Amino acid sequence: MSLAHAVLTSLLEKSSSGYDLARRFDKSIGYFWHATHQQIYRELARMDAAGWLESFVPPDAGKTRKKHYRVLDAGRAELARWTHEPAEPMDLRDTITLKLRADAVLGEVDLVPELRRHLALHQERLVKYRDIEARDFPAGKALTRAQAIQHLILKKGIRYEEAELAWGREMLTLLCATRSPSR
Amino acid sequence: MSLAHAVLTSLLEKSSSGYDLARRFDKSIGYFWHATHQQIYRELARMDAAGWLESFVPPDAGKTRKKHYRVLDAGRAELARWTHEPAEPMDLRDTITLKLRADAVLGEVDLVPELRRHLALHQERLVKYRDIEARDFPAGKALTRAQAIQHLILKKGIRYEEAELAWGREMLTLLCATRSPSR
DNA sequence: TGCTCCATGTAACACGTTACATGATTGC
DNA sequence: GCAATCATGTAACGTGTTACATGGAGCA
Repeated sequence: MSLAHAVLTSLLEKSSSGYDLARRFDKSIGYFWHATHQQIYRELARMDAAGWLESFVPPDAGKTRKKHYRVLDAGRAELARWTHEPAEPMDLRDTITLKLRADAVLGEVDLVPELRRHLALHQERLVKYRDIEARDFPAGKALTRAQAIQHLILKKGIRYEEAELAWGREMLTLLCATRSPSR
Repeated sequence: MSLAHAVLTSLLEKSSSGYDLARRFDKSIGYFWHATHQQIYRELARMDAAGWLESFVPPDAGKTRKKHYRVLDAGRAELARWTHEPAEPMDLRDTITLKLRADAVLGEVDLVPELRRHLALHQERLVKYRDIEARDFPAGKALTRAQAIQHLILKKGIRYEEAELAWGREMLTLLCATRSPSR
């Protein structure tokens, strides 16, 4: 049960509606922790019932069904409690790596196009992360403790994408160099 | 649906029993793609029913219930088909990163012990990967195409663990430097 | 005798995904 | 008027997790 804690964290960073949360989980936050809008609505309903947060109709709602959520003390307490729970490091579950293992064992199945697609996607993400970094953490700016942590988290994402790109290019070189001549 | 393909790949690498598979998914392979024995038995039963693999009682079974699995042509075909299906790159879903975001937004909750635990676990994995590398890919050894791919996959794991350690140490330094004096 | 490991499974439940539904607002 | 976007949800299904069950083999 960690989606709840991801939602709590995200709401504490910026209290908002389920819809807005869902959109954030589909882009910026979503690169670190993905969730669909159905999961988020379900989780919000549960946490509302549990008294971890409260919902209210925001002043700018007009005639829409828009609901706004705010974390309550019980929610903060639960989040703090959870941070001290020991957790296992995640497994990678990387599809492209699994496909390459399949290629190795099946004999050449031509993963070059799929690998290129992945490189392009990682390149795209890297650009986005660097844009966020340039915007939120310009060089020389003094940072609070919280901002310093957030910057280091973003840097983790940047380095991860850089590593993926470097590794993917090496793998691409290997695949092309050992390509059977018939193709 | 990718656990099926992970199992197929693993069985092609070495055809074996459900139990042995489960143990492999709990250690070496498991670092890249984790699964419990219940998942594996369920998946094996499904694939058996689908005609992707066959089960038989191995000669060394004795009086045990041991079953051995071998991938059939239909299974190979399915695996090859799947490798060409476009797939999204995985999201990280990294618990320690989420906890650090929670720390940033809640104010200091003291994640130093949990972070140290993670560093120790990543260090342990790194040692294991390097041992496997030294054993299976000694320097200067000529490699087949399949072995070269497998080596590069292992290197990905090694670099990932190295990056996790380096990042974790930076974060630890930051947390300690900004620790409130009361603690 | 009792303990651990081998070996396979069932059942219940939690979590994630896909498809569908509803209705209001905004922009062309 | 129509399409896209805002905004929230239900339902069905598939995958992953946890708990429990069964029974043989090896060993102290």
